[in-house]
Amino acid sequence: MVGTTRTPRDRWVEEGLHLLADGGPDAVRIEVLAKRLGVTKGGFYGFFADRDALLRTMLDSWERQSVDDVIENIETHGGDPKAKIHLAGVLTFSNDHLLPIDLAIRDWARRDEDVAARLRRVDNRRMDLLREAIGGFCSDPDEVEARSLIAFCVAIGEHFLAADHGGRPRAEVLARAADLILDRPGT
Amino acid sequence: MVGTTRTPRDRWVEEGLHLLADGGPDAVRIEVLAKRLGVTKGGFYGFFADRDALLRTMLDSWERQSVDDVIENIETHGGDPKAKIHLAGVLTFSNDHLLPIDLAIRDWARRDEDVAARLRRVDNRRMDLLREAIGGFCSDPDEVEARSLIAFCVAIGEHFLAADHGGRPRAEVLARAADLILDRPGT
DNA sequence: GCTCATCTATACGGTAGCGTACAGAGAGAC
DNA sequence: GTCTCTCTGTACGCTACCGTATAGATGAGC
Repeated sequence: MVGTTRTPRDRWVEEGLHLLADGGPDAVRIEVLAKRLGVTKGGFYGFFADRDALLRTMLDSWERQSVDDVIENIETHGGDPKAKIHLAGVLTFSNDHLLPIDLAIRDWARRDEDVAARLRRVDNRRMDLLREAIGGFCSDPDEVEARSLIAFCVAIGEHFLAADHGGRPRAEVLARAADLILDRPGT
Repeated sequence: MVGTTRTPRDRWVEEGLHLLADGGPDAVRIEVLAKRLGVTKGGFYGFFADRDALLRTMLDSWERQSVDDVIENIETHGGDPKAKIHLAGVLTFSNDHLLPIDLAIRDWARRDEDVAARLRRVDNRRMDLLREAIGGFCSDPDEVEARSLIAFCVAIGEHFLAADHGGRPRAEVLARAADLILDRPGT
């Protein structure tokens, strides 16, 4: 190949996701990005038509990382239903890299229809995992749906909640909550 | 009094909260605000030192509306525990005015320590309501805490979730979820 | 060491927004 | 009708950022 890519396209995307995680979509500024990468914005417009094209590419990258990669990982490492839920949770909601991006995109989706559509695709695939796992110990499909929704809402909502728990660590309360949702025998 | 206030301080705050709800804190622009109010920014700096002062005042206003007003309302209209939870939920999370502001502030709190502190105050008072209500039918304090957390997370998380439910309307799944969290007898 | 595609720095014009300054309009009070 | 205080419009300098243009640096391949 001719001419080594000194600041390849992926670096812009990667660092863009970092800015998104830290400050939301409005914080993804091309000149800020360039400064972080130690260059000027000169090369940017060789890869992307404009700022919007970068944002779209960032969303593509996030979608791939947070669905395909995670699901592939789970299918490979298998395990019983509860272990799968736990693994999926760890891979996405305990991932220091993906989690803040995920949360930023959730807020973004509230005001951008295209982002909302992508989030719907991602969430539907995650809900499929939950349904499958919870269906393993609960036979009423309506209850499976309700428990799946609860589990997902807790996994996300936890990060948008600032309350304390009377001295208990949050992790402890969450563990108890997981027992209530995932352990009780269904109908 | 001399000189009627044509665009009083409160109008700036109110419209600012509107912009916050629609586009997050970055969307609260003084000149945009002025245009919405049908004036120029001339008068703004008579009420506020700068944009930051407006944001702080907006948060004050939100805090008052979403805690004091709501709690006062609940204390007045009383009812049994489940009715109280429902009322509190309706007053905050089904309020077309307050809900989008609430959600925007939750995202904002992730990156601003001052906002996070305010949100903690608000959420702690809401959790108190939940604990009190759930404590009415569940005696184990750890389980009360877990159920309260779940209820709160669902109330919030629901709005950050894009998944479908296999043809069921979201409201239906939520109703079933509420039954699971708020009806099961505790230990 | 030459070639050439690729990346980089620089410079430009344009827009949006901040905060300041100041002159003037409007409506009560009298 | 006059006074006075409050709000309003306008203009200014400043910064941040966008997207474009272009000349130059760089390194792989030969």
